[in-house]
Amino acid sequence: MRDDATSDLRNEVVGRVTIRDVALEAGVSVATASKALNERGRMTSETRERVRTAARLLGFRPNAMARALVHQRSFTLGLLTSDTYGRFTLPVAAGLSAAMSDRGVSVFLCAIDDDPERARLNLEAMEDKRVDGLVIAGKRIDRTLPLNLASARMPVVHVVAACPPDGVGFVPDDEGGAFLAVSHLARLGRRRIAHVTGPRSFAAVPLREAGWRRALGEAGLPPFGEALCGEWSERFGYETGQRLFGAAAERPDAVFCGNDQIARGLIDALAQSGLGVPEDVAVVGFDNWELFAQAARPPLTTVDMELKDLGREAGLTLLDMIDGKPVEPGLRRLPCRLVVRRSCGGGAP
Amino acid sequence: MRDDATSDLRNEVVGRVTIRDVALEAGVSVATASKALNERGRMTSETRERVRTAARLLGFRPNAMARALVHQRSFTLGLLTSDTYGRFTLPVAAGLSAAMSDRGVSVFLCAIDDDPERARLNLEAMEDKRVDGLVIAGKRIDRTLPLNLASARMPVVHVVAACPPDGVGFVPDDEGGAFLAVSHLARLGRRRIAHVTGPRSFAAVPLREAGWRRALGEAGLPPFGEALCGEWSERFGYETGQRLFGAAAERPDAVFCGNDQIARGLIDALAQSGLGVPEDVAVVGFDNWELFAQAARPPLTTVDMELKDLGREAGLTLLDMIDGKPVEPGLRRLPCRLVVRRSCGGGAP
DNA sequence: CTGAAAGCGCTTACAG
DNA sequence: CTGAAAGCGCTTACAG
Repeated sequence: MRDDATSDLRNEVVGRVTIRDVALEAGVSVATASKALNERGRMTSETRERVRTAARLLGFRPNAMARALVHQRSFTLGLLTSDTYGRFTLPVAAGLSAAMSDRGVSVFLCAIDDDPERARLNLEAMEDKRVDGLVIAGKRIDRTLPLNLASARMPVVHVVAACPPDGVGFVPDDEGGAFLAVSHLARLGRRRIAHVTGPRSFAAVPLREAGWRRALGEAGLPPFGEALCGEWSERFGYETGQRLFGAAAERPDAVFCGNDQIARGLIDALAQSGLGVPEDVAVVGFDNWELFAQAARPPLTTVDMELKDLGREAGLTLLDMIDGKPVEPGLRRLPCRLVVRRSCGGGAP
Repeated sequence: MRDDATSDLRNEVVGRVTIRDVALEAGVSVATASKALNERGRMTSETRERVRTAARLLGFRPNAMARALVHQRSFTLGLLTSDTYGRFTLPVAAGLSAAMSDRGVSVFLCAIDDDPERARLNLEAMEDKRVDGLVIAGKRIDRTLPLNLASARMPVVHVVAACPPDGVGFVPDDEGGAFLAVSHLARLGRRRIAHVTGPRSFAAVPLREAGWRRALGEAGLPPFGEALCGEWSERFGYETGQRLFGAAAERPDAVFCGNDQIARGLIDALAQSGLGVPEDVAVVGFDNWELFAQAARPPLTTVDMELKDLGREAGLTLLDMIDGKPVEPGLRRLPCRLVVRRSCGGGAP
């Protein structure tokens, strides 16, 4: 029992050191301690040093909530996301979290599974916690979350989600990414470049198609047929591969796929048809979903949407808005990056 | 400019309603307003109702940081995770976040990429923000994060990560999950059940192997050779499949794979060898990583680690610890669930 | 240069 | 039943 009492006491004393303790230890007032620690106001460097030493000695860490109360700024953000599967959100969240923690701001994760009730609950929690701003992250550039932001009295940015006309949004440049991929294929000498992609109901689909067409146009090549739209699945890639290369008619010598799963399925179909990748057909994907792209045989050249960058940029812009800096409303389309692997030849690693 | 002034003013007035505003509106003191809103103390129901009405009218939301200051409790948790890829962490985080938000607690996401410096930074941020507790989430049950928790003056739980002997940890029951899978195969009449799995350096590997052996023992079956350890990759599954079924020697009639990627590769090898799944060989995976398991042909029976449950249970236990309830130290192995699909036959969906 | 006072928004004994 | 006062931990004018 003696032990218990002692450790309780110790917790009491050393557990939560306040600025009062520091002031006491340094023999100054709380006000002076505060100023010394925050490098404001003038004072003897001797006093300042004495306070610093006391703070270090006691392991003082200022209570962020108390500061927030006086500064009317919590250095805290809310991330509301509908993507529980996490394929898109996690890189966004990681990029955001890393960039923010470097600036002393922390981010609350709110997983709302497309559930309006949960969304409302979390939004209220964020308001109660007085976050300085909100980032709304989805998994499609053309869908809003089931969230009523109208009442939100704080800056908001959208990432990989639909964004109101007067809002600030960040999405990957799908058209540009597709252009990169297809230009690369053309540069490698491919002439009959097909496009196999997801459902047209996704806004990304016509955008990637447009990039495909523009790259072909600039290379002086005709599109190889129409874009073949289906599902975002390996199965659709596989079946389309069979159709595309099973027929005796003219075959593509390259396929730009709307995502990595389709590319993966298509490669499987090519293997079954005895066609070599990249010798006979070059294949490029979209997403750079590592475990798909790396596991493909051969490893897949694909477009990376740079989701971490998206998260970071969104966060930095949100910080600007919070600081009252002027920020243009509108959608930012951030550049994608082509990751060259072996599936398109050209001496790739 | 008039507009600007007006809206500024409005922001000032309506933007941040405080309990003072509510009290004023209701014609009572701040203390009474507080008690009315928190259902404490006795007072005329008329007064209470008046305060409530005022609060509703003004859209009052109490400032959680101010309350935290007086209650010495922030209703806030920190989630420190090293798994930026997110395959394991995101379900854990989603389960945690959902369970916590139902109880009014919010969770800070801290992505530390196995970077000790970033880890320290985030840990300090969590201390400064006075979170009530910490959940440490990794991607392997046998690895700690590069984190010095010794100085952390708050309750901590570990999820899918190594846990100090006196700590509280949550991991999936790998042995039990393997047992489920292999028992299922045995019940289906399979007699020669092999095990192809990842590197022995992962603690999960011997555990899953033990489950395989126990299930075989209970079914009165001998193990089919030794467990074949390699990598967690499709390629290893593919190559091992070729070796296992290429030889003319006795072949397994079922394979329990250490993860879904291995299973996927193995199924590909079987297809190439002209062997049918599940007719000739039943295959079971581990992870229930939807996009691998569903895309397999046929869809893969596999073990789900119930990571969301893990996140929820860890959070609830952490809440208990925060509330000072007695919590046994030690590792909890939470049950896995067998997800039956077509790859093992037996009339599965 | 240093400190007393007021205040950020809320709650909780304690008087009245 | 209701309110004045003190306090949670910090900061910021403002005096001295």
